[in-house]
Amino acid sequence: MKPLSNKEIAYLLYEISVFYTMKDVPFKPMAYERASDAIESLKESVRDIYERGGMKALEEIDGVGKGIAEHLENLLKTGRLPEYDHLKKEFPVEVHELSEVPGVGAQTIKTLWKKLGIKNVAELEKAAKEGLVSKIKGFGVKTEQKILEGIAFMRSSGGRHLLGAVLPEARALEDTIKKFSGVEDALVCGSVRRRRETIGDIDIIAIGTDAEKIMAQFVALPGVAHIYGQGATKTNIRFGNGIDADLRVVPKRSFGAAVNYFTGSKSHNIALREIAQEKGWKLNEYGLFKRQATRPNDLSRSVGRAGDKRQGEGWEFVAGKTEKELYEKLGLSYIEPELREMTGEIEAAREGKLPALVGYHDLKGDLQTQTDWTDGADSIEDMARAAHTAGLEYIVITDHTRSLAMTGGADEAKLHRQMKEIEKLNAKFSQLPSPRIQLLSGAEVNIKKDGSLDIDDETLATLDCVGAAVHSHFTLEKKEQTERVIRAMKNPHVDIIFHLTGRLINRRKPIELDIDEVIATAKRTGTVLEIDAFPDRLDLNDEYIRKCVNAGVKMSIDSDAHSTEHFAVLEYGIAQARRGWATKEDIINTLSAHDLLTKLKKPKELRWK
DNA sequence: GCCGTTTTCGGCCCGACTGTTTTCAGTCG
Repeated sequence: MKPLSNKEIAYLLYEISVFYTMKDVPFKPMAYERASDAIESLKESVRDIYERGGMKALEEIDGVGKGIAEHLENLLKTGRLPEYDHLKKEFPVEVHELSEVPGVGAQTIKTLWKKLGIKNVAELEKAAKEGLVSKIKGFGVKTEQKILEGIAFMRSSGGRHLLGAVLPEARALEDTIKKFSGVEDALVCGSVRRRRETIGDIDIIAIGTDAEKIMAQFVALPGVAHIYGQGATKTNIRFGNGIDADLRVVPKRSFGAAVNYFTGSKSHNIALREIAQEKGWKLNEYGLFKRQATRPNDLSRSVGRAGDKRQGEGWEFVAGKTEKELYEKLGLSYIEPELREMTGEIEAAREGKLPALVGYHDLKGDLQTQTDWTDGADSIEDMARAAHTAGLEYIVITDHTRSLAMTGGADEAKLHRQMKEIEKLNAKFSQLPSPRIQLLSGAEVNIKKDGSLDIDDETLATLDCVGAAVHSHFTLEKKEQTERVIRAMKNPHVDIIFHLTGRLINRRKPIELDIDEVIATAKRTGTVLEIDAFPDRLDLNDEYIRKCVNAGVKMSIDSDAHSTEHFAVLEYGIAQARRGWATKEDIINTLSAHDLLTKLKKPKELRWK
């Protein structure tokens, strides 16, 4: 039996939470949901945690106490969760797919089950089309229509978009909104601002005085395909390209609080609110508030339709204009958006131990680029010029090697010819005022099934910088795959392992590796692990980067450029490195060409001491 | 069910929007 992943375990707990909501059991749903969230964001597998420290270690997981720890133990030992089975028997409904329909939550699922016996989306769609849903008390024609639209939308998009696809759109949208009449400032928040690998939707906060006028301009944008909701301060739309966007308008003094709230992550926000609460304060998207001395009770919960509430009645505004002052008032140092994932950033901020993250302008070189010598689109010279325009001082030319026949991979002779060409170009550039760019020779050497390389050591020794990568046999068993990669790392001429796991986000799974053993070998041999910045690779992921940082293993951030436009993707690699808590010192291509070459001339195992 | 600088009881993040119904429940982020 395949062991359950954290995601699957988290999902079971989430379903239990929904079941208890359906049963109207108080507080248990929240407890299960919190445990579910915590487990989903764990970096270590529940199984490993249990094997490492038993029940005690399980109970140390946020939101997991004695009860849920026992469930987990049961699940790990028997593969079953009696409480879940029991609840599922009572409500034999597909919570997973039903709750993915926008607008359908626990209470709706319960009502649909009780009144119409609906168990899944197909039955819901049928019932809605027959007009049965609108006949239920509390439901109407609009709700029924919304459910049908929700099902259609769910099918049309599904899944998350790559950061690389969304970020340019988000920036363009931000610029457009900044130019709206009545808008003073705007900022993209949400998972885009945290630079997650994949993005659900675009969240934008704007400061403005006439919110309704701003919303009217927003929904009138070209490309708007659907309006989910339009209110006085919050509007939610979908563009024709399948990307959803939320716009929220707030007063100027609340900009920082709103930006913080809508940047997330959700669990980070909850932690901040709890810190505020501990101090007897209140944190929401309008600011940080403390109770007014003369008004002991919270009067802000006045009745009336949403939007009529008078914010802050009985509460005194403490902070909210900037995020920095919010964190400061809460006794924390400022936390960069890329770190707000509840992986220890709150504790580090409290103790002033947050890392100085590698900056978006810190890269001086790019150690993986392909040219028209193999499967790249442009010449070495054009790539050099483009790299210079992108602000780089040097690039390594790393065309594919011979086993990759489909790319016209280079053999030893071709590599030697290319080295001559690089020399010639360097001589030419040194005569010109521009571009000031240095070319280094290299290769993306293929790691064969047994871990040997497809270029001889003599040739590798003459190259400035050698990367090796897996391009085949992606499905080897973990042990064999790990040994294969480790053998390549032990080659004294292999400076870097490119895109270690070979994953393609949403398309190809990562190869199976014992990551701790790989990282330990990288440390011992002085092999650098690359963060491939291409949007569908982002390989290493943030978790592995953090492991490298902690182990003192050096990394590079490379574009994997196959054309002159691709140097722009370096930004995504830097974002990924920041999400993995990497500093400038962890990334070797923040060094100058001279310093890097000096390092590369030393024996591998002594280089990074 | 979880949790503790009000720690073994008694709380549990917070607000906007929609639909449906006259004061609120449900969903979402």
